[in-house]
Amino acid sequence: MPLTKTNKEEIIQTALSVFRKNGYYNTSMSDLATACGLQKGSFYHYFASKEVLMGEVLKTVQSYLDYAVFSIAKQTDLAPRDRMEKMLLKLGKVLLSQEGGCIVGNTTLEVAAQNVIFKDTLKAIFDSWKNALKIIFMEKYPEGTSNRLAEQSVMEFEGAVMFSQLYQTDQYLKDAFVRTLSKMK
Amino acid sequence: MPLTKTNKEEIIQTALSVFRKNGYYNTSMSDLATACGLQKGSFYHYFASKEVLMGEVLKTVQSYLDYAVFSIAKQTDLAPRDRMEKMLLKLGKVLLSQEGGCIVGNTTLEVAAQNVIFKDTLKAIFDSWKNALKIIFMEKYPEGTSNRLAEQSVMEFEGAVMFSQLYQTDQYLKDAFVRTLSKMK
DNA sequence: GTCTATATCAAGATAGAC
DNA sequence: GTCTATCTTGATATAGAC
Repeated sequence: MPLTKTNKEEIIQTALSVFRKNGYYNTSMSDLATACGLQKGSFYHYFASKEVLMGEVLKTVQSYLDYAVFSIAKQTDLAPRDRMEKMLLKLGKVLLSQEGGCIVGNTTLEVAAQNVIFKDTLKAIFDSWKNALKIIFMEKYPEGTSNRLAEQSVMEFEGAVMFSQLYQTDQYLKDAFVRTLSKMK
Repeated sequence: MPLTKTNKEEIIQTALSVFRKNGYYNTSMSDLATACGLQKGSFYHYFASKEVLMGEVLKTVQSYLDYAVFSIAKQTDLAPRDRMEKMLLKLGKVLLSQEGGCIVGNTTLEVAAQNVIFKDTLKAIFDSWKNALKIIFMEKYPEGTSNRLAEQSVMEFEGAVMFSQLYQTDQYLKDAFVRTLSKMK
């Protein structure tokens, strides 16, 4: 039996998946502790509060997306269309292969509208997302057009994730990907 | 001083605006009672539980949208493009002129994904929404195309509402309306 | 129909033993 | 680092007086 059951990184990953599935307010510290195989009391050894934890979860999501997804937009060794496809496929894996849809969109609608705490991180994530798409679109379109196409794509994805959740099918999101990719044809 | 301070309809309207702004889980019965000018105890005279109340709120939203917005799609005295414009303007008033965005989308992401209770109503609302758009698109496009355009429009609206909320500007939603309307040009 | 008072429970959070 | 025990608060909900 090890002295240490878990660590911050592991907890953040577990918390991410619980928050994504159940939402912020509908997840209790007790839920999180259980999901991590800890007692509630032990949980506070790692995070001072639910708010602090969610803040770190969102920061982790931000780092991961920047590092593993949005960075693809700058891989100029790939043709623009291939870059777009690669990035969308990666994004799809992040958004599709897990229960609960998109933590960024979920949290935006649940918390950000009335609460300032997480707003900056959420905005920054969407800004990076938009910017990554814009970079690729600019290989084919002028800046203004690229910017609008990028914004449109992100909004379409979020709408599609919502529908995919509600109707329990990936089809809406897949279609949204195809539509975005077709703009690079 | 009147014996009766309020009534079910009034409470539903107030609850709608509180739920839209603060979300379902983040709204307490106490919040709702206060917003209605009632004591918590009095509130239960009208609704047995928060869940029942939210159910009725969503049903009311559904009725209102059917009656006041989606019905416009069938006003064949108007030219298709004018019908579309009229419907979108009305929808814009419903979605824009109030704090908290779209209660249908908010509730879908917050509650419907993990909870079956409100899912049927939310689905029915989105189905009617999609269908209203489809009816108008079919004046110009074949059925399959109309269906896809309608789905796309709804998803785009929801994405745009999310952005409008986060960035505190109506522009995203306005742009989405323009894009949809332009498909009827 | 509205009020005050209260029961019950779960949530966030802390203290201190091991 | 983890546990149990506990504090405090706020939430849902009910009872009964007016």
